[in-house]
Amino acid sequence: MNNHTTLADTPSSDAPALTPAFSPLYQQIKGLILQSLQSGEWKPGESIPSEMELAARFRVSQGTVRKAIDELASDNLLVRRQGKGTFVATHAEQHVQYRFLKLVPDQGDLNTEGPAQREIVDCKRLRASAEIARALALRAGDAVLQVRRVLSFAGVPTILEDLWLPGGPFKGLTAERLTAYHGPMYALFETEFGVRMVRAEEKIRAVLPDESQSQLLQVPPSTPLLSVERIAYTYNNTPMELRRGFYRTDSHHYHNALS
Amino acid sequence: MNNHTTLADTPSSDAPALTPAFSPLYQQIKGLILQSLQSGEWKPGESIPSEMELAARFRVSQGTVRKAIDELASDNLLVRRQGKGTFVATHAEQHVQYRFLKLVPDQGDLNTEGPAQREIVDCKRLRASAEIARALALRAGDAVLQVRRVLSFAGVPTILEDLWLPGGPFKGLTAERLTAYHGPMYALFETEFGVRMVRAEEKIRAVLPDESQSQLLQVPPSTPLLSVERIAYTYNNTPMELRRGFYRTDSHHYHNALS
DNA sequence: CAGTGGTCTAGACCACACT
DNA sequence: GTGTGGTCTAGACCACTGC
Repeated sequence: MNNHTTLADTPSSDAPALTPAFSPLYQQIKGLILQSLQSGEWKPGESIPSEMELAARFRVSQGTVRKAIDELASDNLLVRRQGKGTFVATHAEQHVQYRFLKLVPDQGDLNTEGPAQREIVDCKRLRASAEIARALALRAGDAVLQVRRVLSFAGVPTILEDLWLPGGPFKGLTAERLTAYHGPMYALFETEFGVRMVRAEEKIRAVLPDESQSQLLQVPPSTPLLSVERIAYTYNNTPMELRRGFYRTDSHHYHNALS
Repeated sequence: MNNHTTLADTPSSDAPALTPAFSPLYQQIKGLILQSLQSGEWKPGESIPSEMELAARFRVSQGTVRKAIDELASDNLLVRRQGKGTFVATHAEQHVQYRFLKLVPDQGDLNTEGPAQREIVDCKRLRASAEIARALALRAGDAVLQVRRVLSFAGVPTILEDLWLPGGPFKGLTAERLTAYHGPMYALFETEFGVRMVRAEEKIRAVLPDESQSQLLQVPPSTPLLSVERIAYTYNNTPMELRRGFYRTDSHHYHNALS
């Protein structure tokens, strides 16, 4: 039962022996739970087995399962609810919608403004440029989906987004389905394509809009915009979306907490 | 020993009874440790007593102290080092310098570029405007220190910052001391004024520079800049600094990880 | 009431750093 | 070796949810 050293622990060989490769039990359990999440054994929004059940299944103590779940919860992959169970995190029906959108109104919050109006400007298939391919870990020339949309708050067009998705996982995505779906786009990706965005990285710059951008956002071409380039990842650090957002910041700002 | 309900637990009264005010033991321990940090019993960079010692001092088990320290570590107030001890976090001699600066070069990292060159452009005392006072939780007219400085990377002026500090805690801060000190500004605040910045919030916008800004950053007035307004807090959520940064993003970007 | 996650304890042992 | 944090266990009890 104290078998801390499962696989991957080669005590001595002619390997460089740089990484001792010691991995605590709870990390291994974490990996096993992750596999189950990835394989779809438990779907977004559903509850996973209780700590006791998992402890029995993996032949470890409840405390070890607990620590594994703790980490997955702090990674926002699971959500604990006392008295009810532990649930697979989802972008849908999450009390905090728009988990990855950090643009907020200067006064009030997103709820004050009511829901955003969304308009799909464009949605087409094309072949990945070298740049897009690199970002999505594809080969240049692979099929990708390109979407352009505008988000408006209180009737004011505020966000213009271009996004690129790998053609394979998102086969069948059309402008119609995007338009028909009400709710966060990442929720649609979950339910319709089984793609769960788990984390993302953003690179932010200040830019001036080109002609089409200034038209769609209804601002003069001299209006500086926030350029937000995001790469969103599923499990295994697999990039699944490249998104270039252009935010008007005349009555909104990008909010970030540092600690 | 099982006295979970210390103070603040009024089981029944004519109070609204909205918050049951149940606070687990480890939270109370966390509060006690926080008090010791705040009072300066353990100074930045020093080690705090071992878990066993703290457990004895507070009359709880090691596991309870452990959980309290865990939270303080994940809040970046403490740093654990296996085999050595637990240390009070500091902005100085931290392997990651510039903990709150999220501007990074498009290629490489801050180490590639070497250290930033710093120039204090201005440093003067004045009376707080209503706006500054509100941000720093002061009264309008209270004494504040205003500093303007420029950071250059590889000889290129990249960051222009205006910052405002409450006059009381920072009595004695001068341009000379700022210039003489080598290391992060927040490290100087720690060692010279006993002010430890613990967290911060930033509001980011895209703006065009005014004349003085474009001159100091050596860019044409039509160059969009990232405007980063930061309020930094010490313990108890006390704001201790308002900082308005203007970042050139032609060869750098603001990096943010979402999860 | 039973079932879930949440807290607390006590003890054993492991990995790491210093001496 | 000694002392530190890190892991793992087993068991008891508390708080919350829903039947």
